[in-house]
Amino acid sequence: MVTMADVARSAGVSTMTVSNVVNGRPRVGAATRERVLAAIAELGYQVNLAARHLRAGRTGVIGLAVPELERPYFAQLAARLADRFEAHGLRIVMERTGASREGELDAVAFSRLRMYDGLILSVVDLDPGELSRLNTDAPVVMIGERALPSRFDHVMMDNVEGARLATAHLLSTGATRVAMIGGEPSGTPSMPGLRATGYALAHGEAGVPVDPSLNVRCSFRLQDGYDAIRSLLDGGISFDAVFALTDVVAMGALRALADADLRVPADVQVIGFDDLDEAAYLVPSLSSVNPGHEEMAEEIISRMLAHLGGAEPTGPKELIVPAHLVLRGTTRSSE
Amino acid sequence: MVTMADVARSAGVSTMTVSNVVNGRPRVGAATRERVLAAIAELGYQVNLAARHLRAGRTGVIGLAVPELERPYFAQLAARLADRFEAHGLRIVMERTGASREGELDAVAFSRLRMYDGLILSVVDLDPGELSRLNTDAPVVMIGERALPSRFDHVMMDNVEGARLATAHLLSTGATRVAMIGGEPSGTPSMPGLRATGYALAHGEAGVPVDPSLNVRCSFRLQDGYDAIRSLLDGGISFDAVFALTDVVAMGALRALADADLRVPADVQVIGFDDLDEAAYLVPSLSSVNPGHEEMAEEIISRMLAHLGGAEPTGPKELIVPAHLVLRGTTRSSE
DNA sequence: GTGAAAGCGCTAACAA
DNA sequence: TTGTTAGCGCTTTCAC
Repeated sequence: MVTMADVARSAGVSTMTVSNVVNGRPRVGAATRERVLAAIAELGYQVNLAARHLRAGRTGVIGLAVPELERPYFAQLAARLADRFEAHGLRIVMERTGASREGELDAVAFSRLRMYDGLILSVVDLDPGELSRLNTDAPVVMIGERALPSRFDHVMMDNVEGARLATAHLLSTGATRVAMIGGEPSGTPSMPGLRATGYALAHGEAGVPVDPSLNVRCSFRLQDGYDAIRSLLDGGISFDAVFALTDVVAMGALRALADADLRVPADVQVIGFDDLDEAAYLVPSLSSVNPGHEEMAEEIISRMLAHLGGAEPTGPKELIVPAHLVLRGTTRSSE
Repeated sequence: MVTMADVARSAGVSTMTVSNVVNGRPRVGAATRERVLAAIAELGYQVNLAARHLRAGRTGVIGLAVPELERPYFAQLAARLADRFEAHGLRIVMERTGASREGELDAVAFSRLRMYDGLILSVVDLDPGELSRLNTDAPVVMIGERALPSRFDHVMMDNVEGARLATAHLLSTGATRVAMIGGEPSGTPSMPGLRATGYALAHGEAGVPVDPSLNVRCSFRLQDGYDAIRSLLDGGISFDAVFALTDVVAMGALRALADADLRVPADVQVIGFDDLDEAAYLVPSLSSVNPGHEEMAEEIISRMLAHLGGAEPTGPKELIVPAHLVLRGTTRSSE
């Protein structure tokens, strides 16, 4: 391993001068700089970030901890964040929590231990009590769906309103029995609970009673969406619209509907949540709730940058970004 | 920040004893261990990984550097790897290279600088010369499509054969004009070049001449696939099948075909490459080339573990995992 | 079974 | 403009 000391020896200067050159600090003579750079190139020297971190406490790396690496929503969020952070000289790295308490705690612990200047944490399973007990001084911006009182900044999507908009659209276009895929009992303090609340709200406004048998609880993979529709069909539960809690689940549902020779949107309307890139390209294209992708990214970045700059971010600690409906081919039009 | 010294002081022992407790080393008295653990809990101490790394050179973290975070192929690969590495007590973190030379070089540099015990690098743009000049002693396993002589282990998919199988199937089921989306001139040393080679090979075997106007060069996002089909249609170039270089591009193509009222597979067959999870759920479901996901993951893991264990992996440095066809609804059947 | 000393590679603060 | 000193928090080595 080539160290600064090796470079310094080879160039006939002190390690401090090498450090100054490497970090682009001003007060280095042009000739000295040349010699140092030559030595660096010759020896193939590379900074040891672990040492730099230990000493200087900075790494230029922001962690993004998400429930699962393969969920398109997070992959697409990561891409948006990466672009923006790069403009500020920061790299973003992604790791998974497994949507578990331990994984999420680990992520926060690691943000101090590890090489992150800051952490963006998608919280699914951690509860407020444990959060506040975490004594980390690292900048943390939480994202995700659930209101979670804590001392950390939190950028949220508007799950209730998004779900309400989606369900209301279905009910206003002739649907009377809207199946929900992936919901939990309304009121549960989690993403599925919040979206179920919006679903119930829309029913209340439309004067349509909520039928609990129309909710199929499940996880959020493609197969889960498929299985959910199958179980409704097999159970003889009739429905004329589907509110899928995520676009991925909606994709699974669309496949199951096709297999059952049900036409979308003529027989069954479908609407998802997340507005993934893929939604617009499905056949028929998937109506969905856009949770405010761009605004969320901007808010996350600006809060994180403020923390890194040593300032408290301006604006509320908890921010709910507005959601809006994107109507496409899987739903019928309003009039 | 709470350090080992703080814990040691509080427990009335030396830092060394704290270190021994934290790392589960054997020779610590039971009573001492209890006192130390109590102090750790009380103070909320957490190991500083930067310091540990600097001193011990291990982090328990494997880096996965991919061209773009939002490409489903890599997200799904990451998920497969994460599961397996976890069983060995290793975390995986994902970062992007931007598919650029600099980004890829950076990733390798960082693997030593940074907190990775090993790096899995998806190489797109880096050339062999630069690779061999990299003097890193960190374990690197390269993945990706392109044969790239170097001293690093390299697990590849069989691009040529996969593309040949896909194209051959189209030609054997009545297609005579197979459009290619995303190809480069056959022979170019890159993934698109290799897949184009397989495409040409199949044409040769079937005695069908390759028409260069059927290849639309493009990038690999959904919109690119859409635009490619549109440009063929607008250019009046007839085709009765599409070989899309990736499933994502195929999805874009399917949408464009639907917009043009072309039926799949009756008017136009479509086959993709990657066999993403989504492929089976599209309507119609997408035929694709499975590049050997499971076997690739196994090979990557076993090579990396061997490196970490200080051994040279057994087996060839360059391994090409066999690909196979997965026929679904966007292609016609053979007979 | 426990502790003292040394040092991993780097940089902040100051001295020359 | 350049160099010296000290030390970040931990673990290796070796003495007790």
